[in-house]
Amino acid sequence: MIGPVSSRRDAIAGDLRSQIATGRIKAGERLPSEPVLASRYSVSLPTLRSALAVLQGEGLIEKVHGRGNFVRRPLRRITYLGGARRPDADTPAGPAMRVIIQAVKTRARGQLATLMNVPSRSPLTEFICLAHEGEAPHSLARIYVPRDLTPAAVPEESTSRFGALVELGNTRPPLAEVQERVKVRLPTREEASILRLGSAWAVLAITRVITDTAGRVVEAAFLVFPGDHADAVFTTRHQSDDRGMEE
Amino acid sequence: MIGPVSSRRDAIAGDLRSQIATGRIKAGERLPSEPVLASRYSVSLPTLRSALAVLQGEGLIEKVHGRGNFVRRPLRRITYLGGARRPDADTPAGPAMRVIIQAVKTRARGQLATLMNVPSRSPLTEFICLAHEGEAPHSLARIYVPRDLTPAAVPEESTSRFGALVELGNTRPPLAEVQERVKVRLPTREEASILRLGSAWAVLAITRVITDTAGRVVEAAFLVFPGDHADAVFTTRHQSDDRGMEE
DNA sequence: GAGTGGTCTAGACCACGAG
DNA sequence: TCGTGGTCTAGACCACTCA
Repeated sequence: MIGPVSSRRDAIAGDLRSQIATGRIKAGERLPSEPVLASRYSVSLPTLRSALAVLQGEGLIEKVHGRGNFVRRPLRRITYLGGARRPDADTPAGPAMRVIIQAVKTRARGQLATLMNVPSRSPLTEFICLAHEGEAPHSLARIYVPRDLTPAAVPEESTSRFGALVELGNTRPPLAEVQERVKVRLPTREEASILRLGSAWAVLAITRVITDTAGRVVEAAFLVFPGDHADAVFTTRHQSDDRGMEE
Repeated sequence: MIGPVSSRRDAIAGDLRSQIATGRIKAGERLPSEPVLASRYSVSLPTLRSALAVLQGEGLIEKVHGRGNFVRRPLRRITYLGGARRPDADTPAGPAMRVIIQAVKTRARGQLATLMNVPSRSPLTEFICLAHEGEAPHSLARIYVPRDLTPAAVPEESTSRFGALVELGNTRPPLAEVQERVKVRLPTREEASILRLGSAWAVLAITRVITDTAGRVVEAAFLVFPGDHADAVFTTRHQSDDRGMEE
């Protein structure tokens, strides 16, 4: 580390962190105001605030302008199951997932056309999805499907499990290949506010491309999960020895 | 946004960001000193520093105590291939990967024993791996293999591709299943310094468990990649309709 | 209007790196 | 030793929330 072994900022952050961990300050509770904390720790306001910024960066507190600083409730861990497997046994006994879906007619262009391996201006349907789990925002998705493969009736708002999302691109067997690219990146301003993330907290971004047996891309999806409490799990099974080298 | 539409901090950060993007300030170059920049933008030093903190958070600059602030060179993107596939065609024509491996005899305990489904105190070999790609740190790994499956001779330092790492757990066919859990988390102090990440930059952490056809865990690995320039790709192939529901 | 956090200032002192 | 960034202070003013 730099500077003294433990700066006042780190000392204060550490003290508050342990108070939160031990439950001396409970989840959802408001911290004392910044001036009060500053005088309690005998530091100036900017120093105290920088300590709070550390905790905010760790996702332990949430700063709300005009109201105060709050201890964040521990969030239910989100597990994304890769390979387009149906997420049924996933997060059992959780609060119901609510998915808001908006369907828009659009056309392929630029990177998206390349990703889907279709000519520019090919007709697509874009599904913009926002999933909530109880009160907590769960995930964002932008899913693109060739127009001719789009189901005629699309529910505007479905109160279902996340499976609804997957099924949009999953009702047409047989699928040949699912490729998922996982990235870590900072959220856009919009993503940060929707997913209730500090703008310094990275998101887990998954680009999913599903191809059918004919080699046609039947879905491209951009999924965004709050990186502070989301995992993605991928399981690969090998029959005898099918470790393919073709790509 | 909070406060004014664009704070001085954001305005300065934006200006410097565009100067970096357009190449007016080149990669690797040192920025003018903080007092100089502060007076150039007519702000106080703390304000200017907070603008630099924004750019640091975005991975655009690197602050080096006592030397100055430097524009980070764009880093070669790292691609991790999931499913224990041999990463041969991976990052072609890159600088040679150098992997430093340290092997330690240890015993399973706690979470690790659970993950590997072995009794506590089972003998294991722990491989601590640090990969470099040219000068840039590439990844960290802690790999655990049951002692009786450990190759007799382990190179202390191998100048090879990352494949060396995978092959440690890959020389004993037939593998039945590879499960990879991808997480986003803040680096530990040690990881941040080794991977040369700001401690606010998240890492891509992969927990990999490889099982053989008998259901025995032959490898558990904890892999850490710098989140600012690492992807993980997982490809799932479906033969006819083998979307299994067992789990 | 009262209380909260957000931004900013001007200046001090300390720690690190290089000559 | 000198110039760099790192930490900290005491206080000002603004913006947001809620009664």
